[in-house]
Amino acid sequence: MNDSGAVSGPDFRPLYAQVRELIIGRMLRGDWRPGDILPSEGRLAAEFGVSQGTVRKALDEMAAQNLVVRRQGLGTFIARHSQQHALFHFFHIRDERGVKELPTGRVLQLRQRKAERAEARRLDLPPRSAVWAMRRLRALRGKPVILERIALPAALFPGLELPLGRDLPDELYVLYQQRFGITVVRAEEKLRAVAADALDAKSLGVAEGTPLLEIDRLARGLDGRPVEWRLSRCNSAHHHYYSEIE
Amino acid sequence: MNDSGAVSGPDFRPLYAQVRELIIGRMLRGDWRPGDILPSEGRLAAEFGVSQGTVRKALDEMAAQNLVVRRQGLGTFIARHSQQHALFHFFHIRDERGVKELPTGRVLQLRQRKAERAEARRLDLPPRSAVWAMRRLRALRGKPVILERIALPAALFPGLELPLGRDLPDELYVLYQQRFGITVVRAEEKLRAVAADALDAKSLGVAEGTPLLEIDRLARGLDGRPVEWRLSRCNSAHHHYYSEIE
DNA sequence: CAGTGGTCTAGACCACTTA
DNA sequence: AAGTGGTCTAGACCACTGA
Repeated sequence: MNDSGAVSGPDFRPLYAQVRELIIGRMLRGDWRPGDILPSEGRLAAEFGVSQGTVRKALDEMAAQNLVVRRQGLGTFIARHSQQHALFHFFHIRDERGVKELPTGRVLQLRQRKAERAEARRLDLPPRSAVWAMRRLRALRGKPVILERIALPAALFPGLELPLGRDLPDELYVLYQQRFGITVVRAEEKLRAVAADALDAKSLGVAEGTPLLEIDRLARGLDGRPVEWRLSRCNSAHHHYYSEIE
Repeated sequence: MNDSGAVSGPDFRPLYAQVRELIIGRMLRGDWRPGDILPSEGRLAAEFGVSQGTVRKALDEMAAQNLVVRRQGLGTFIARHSQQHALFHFFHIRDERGVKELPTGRVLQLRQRKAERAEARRLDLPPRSAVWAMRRLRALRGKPVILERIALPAALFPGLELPLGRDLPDELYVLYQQRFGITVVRAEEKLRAVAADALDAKSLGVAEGTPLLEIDRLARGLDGRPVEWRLSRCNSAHHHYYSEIE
């Protein structure tokens, strides 16, 4: 592997891409867990039999994807979803002035049942697999703004329990990671405008028919497999969804 | 500049960041225009008095931001908004199956007038500066789906003319670049759900009060200054806004 | 102080493109 | 064949961190 020509061998992927996969493989196996410090670049290079520059390129890429965090003078760490980070990254609702507020979440319902057809399809599960179905109401400045319907593959979240009916400054993704070892690394969202139905209206305190912003999010784990399907309906009267294009 | 210690001098920015700025400066001055090929890494390195690796790091960053396009065996080029690229990058509306369709645009109105207060504020212009005000209707598969209100600083678009009333597969950003040398490099979007007003309803062929997806976009040029403010109202009955979070 | 990542350099071979 | 970016290596000095 020291000879750069070896890259043209049976495996055509660049060395740094292979290094990256080796590291992710260890994360998936649980050898390295969120918050752990990695061996230094030099040690990793020696272990994998490549140069330090190659390890560096792999780690730089992973840092750009928020998989690891690098700190000069300290080391490289497996990224951990903090309240702050998860919020910054996955919560895109802001108020009129563009300020992000800390949302609270109140779980209204949580039960295990067989997946509906749409749920099985979106989560890439066999028909009628077991799923957790959750309903949650999120508030900003104490006012209910978002009603969420969440579906989770039950197999990934054994024994899931959550306190019902209390407003908590919870980020579910922190919980997924800490209690079940599942790290959400990316998500796809589809946004629509819809009219509030009776349940939306009651939960959010608006009139039936009020335009709401619907966010359909599929979240994926380290291995790219679906981890959560979340359908949110937001009262966008005093908030909006913020997105940057670069 | 050859001595790496020089970086600790009066200018604390890394060399590759300085190289990046030198290159962007030349793009802003018009020395290098969209589509132009840059000198090779080696030549740039010699010219700037740094190593090839440092130029490479600067160019790699710029490629990641779509400012340049690198092609192995060919060279590095100043990025050009093609119809395809602008669409892929800045048009986020998709149909129910997640497929992106080619939209057409019909300019309903285009005139120059004094900026309204909100326009001046968003575009960072002095009050009552001259702006172009445009109204445009965009269709997908021949059906009107998006009504846009667009404001442009008149100073940046002298003599702007557009054919009125015809459906054209136009990307305005391609036009901005080709006719006015203005390259849109990033944009900030705020999304809300709103009820269709009388004009929306008539233009989009929906009932008044129908929930519409409103997209408030501020586009910025190479130098980071606002270039366009666009307020779009979309019928999201058969389409959605797609966004990826990584 | 020793160890870490951050930056910079120099030089090698490779794959790809055009001519 | 010549020139380009893509990958990989080796080694240097820097700034930052914690003990």
